[in-house]
Amino acid sequence: MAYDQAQRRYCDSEERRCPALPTHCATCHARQLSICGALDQYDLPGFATLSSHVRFRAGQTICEEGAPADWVFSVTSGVIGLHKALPDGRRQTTGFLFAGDLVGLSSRIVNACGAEAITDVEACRFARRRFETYMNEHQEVETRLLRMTADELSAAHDQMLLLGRKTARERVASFLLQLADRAARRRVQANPVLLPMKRLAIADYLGLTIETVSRSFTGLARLGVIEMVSVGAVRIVSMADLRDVAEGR
Amino acid sequence: MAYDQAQRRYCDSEERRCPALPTHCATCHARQLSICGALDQYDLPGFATLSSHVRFRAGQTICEEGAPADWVFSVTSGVIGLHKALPDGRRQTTGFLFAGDLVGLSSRIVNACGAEAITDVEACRFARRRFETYMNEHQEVETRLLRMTADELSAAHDQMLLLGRKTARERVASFLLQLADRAARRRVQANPVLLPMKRLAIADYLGLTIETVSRSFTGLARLGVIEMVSVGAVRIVSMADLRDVAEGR
DNA sequence: ACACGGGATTGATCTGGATCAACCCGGTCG
DNA sequence: CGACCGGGTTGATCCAGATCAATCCCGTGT
Repeated sequence: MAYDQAQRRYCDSEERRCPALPTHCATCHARQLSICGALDQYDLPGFATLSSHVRFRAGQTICEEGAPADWVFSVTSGVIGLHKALPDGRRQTTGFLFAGDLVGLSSRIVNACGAEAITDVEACRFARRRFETYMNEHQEVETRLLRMTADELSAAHDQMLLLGRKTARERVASFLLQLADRAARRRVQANPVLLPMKRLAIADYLGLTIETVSRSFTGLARLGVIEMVSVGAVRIVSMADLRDVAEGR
Repeated sequence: MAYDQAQRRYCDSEERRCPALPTHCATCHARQLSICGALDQYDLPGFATLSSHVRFRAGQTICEEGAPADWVFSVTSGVIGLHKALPDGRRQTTGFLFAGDLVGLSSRIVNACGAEAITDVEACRFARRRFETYMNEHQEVETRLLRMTADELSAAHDQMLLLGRKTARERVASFLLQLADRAARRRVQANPVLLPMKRLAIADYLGLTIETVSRSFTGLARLGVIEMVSVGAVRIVSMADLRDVAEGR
């Protein structure tokens, strides 16, 4: 049995030889965060060939609510906002997606939500059909997808509590904690918390208006639990106090 | 090869002989609605032995938010309410579950939501560990579970739009449509819509108070889009008009 | 340097739904 | 039968956050 120096393991057949990764996968730092993390070096290249690498500019529409759900996207950098709207234009952002997150978890035939690039975005795009076929053949991917979907559902339940019962100040406090938490889990700067989205996007996410979001920030700052470093960065002075505010204690 | 008259198919080995179903499965009218619908008559008995049949009285707690997520329940009759709460007692109902629905989709280690019997309830209870093991061995069940979870997530997104942006009247109208829709899909009476839950449970679900729910019902009735048959039954006069109200048109 | 413009903040007022309170209605028990 | 009790409805008032309006702040282009 031949030992493959590059792969640091024994290869017993031609089939186990590991094909080259597409460059965007080889250098992708979102890989461990995403669904690809379920694949080993042998399965990953096959999976990678299903996808193409795409970019969006901040503000660009990625897909429209109600349109045929032809694609699944895996975010590799930047931030995407998902949203639903009413005919008269009222709009609710249902979630922000970061590197490692998937666009299209809640969609089946048509997109449950519209998606928009909040910052410049890079992503992998999969044809949904082929994505689903691959899943049927690779249960470990389906298992991972189920876990991600269940986590999203759990987060959605938290958000319902926020939208249904929390005050404006509690909402903003909770939002900052969410962002800090995500940043920590993705091992990037968590304090000061970076706010990549504009006030309008935050307001749409929290079921508030920009004015109320703004007032809540200054309110929290006056309370002394945060400090506004800039419009796009907030220092959390006391995590515990902020948590208390978020939970209405 | 022997043709089995009872099963209407050829049986080529002892192994394919179909063991007897537990009585509660044999007579279960939720079977096609639920995860069991993914199993054929040969796999179902094996799955069924994982579960025990349980009952709850209206008002009983089924599981507590934050407690270890040891069980998964599949509702076979009655209505269950899921909810999350804040320390000061504010409460948000995240969903109502009917026959065929699963309790525990969003939970991993601890319960994401508490669950409470809204009416008398019958359900199948599975040890989560064994449930997950079974899933790993039966991909068709996992696929079905993924689909159910994705649908729940989609419904959760709708509910975020409702909680974040709709007026009280729109919320109640949307709620009635949800119930009518569910009833129709479960092939039970959809008009008049039956309301198995009290006003408080509706209020907790819609992010309102009982008083506002009550006023919204009377408001919709005065508009002429519904008629209150009784406290627990609402006749939808015009589906289209009610839909317009729900969407703010 | 200056004008411009898009976003954020702050202030003044308004309002939908919460809160507080009274009353109603139907079922149950003494 | 009447008292009681747990919902549900209706009415009066209040207030958190929306709305409308002014100002600020800062990056950009001339």
